Amino acid sequence: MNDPEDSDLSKDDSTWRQLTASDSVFFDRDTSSILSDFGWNLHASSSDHHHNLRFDPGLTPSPVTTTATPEPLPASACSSTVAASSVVVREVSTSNNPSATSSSSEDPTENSTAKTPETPKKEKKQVQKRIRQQRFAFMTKSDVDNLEDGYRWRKYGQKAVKNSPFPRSYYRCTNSRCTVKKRVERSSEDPSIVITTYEGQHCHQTIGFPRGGILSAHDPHNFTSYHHHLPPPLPNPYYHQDLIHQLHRENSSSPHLPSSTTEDGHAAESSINPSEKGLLGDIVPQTMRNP
DNA sequence: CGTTTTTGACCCGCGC
DNA sequence: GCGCGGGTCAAAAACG
Repeated sequence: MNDPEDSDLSKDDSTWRQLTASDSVFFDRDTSSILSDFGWNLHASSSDHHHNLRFDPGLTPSPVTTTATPEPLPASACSSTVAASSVVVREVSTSNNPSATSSSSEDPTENSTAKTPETPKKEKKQVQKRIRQQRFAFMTKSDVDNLEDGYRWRKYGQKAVKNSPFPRSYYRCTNSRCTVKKRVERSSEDPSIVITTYEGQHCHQTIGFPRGGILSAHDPHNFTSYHHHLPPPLPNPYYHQDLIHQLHRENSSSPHLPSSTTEDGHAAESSINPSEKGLLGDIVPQTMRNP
């Protein structure tokens, strides 16, 4: 009920599943792979943002994972601010198009779907149905609708959502080769919560710093963490995997998450050997650092 | 001037 | 078959 997504996802109740802590057993594997798969670089502009991760399982009995992940984006955020509990759900395959092979198939689809006055309906029919790619949603408590995630997005639509006073915005990755889309909407239940849904996988790396420094540059903490967690030369997946693992370790080892971390994001760090979990610790997975 | 946002119209899937 | 709601397109406006 209090779940803002319910309004939107409720209709997909069968596809969206709220994860529970009991499922955390999946965490190590799935969450990491989820993020890996997406190469997510999610990032909230504030360290005290709470993320509630979810996935649109669609067709898969998605593994459920519970984790603390205030900031999916910068590994730092995760390693240093493990406080908010989040839930992750993952959608594995495309839904209505069994033959859908990969993200690449979406482009043509969309193009063909585009209205072409000359295109006979027949042709349109031939076009495969809308392909739904992997979806990954998370809730963030934030004033800012558009959370910085390291990628550049172009807004291509906005729609009023039923049962919600807030409109839903549709974004597409500005990389012409990238078919990733995302939807952003505010929770009707709690306007302070932003629900972001990603669809598809990035076929490129992050752009590094967003132009204009959307990332609250006024906040030294954020700035630093963002800076050093964005893995410019690294494929996001790895870095996320690492951060997820870290999270899991912390999460599982201590039932009650370091409540002291959410606010300043320092506490967690203090518990980590700086020499071990320094910059590299946040960005590069241990395994990668050991040749 | 190139890029992004806005916004109304259109398309499509789904439930009734 | 029809209506509803979600998702996308594309022209125009706004922005840097």
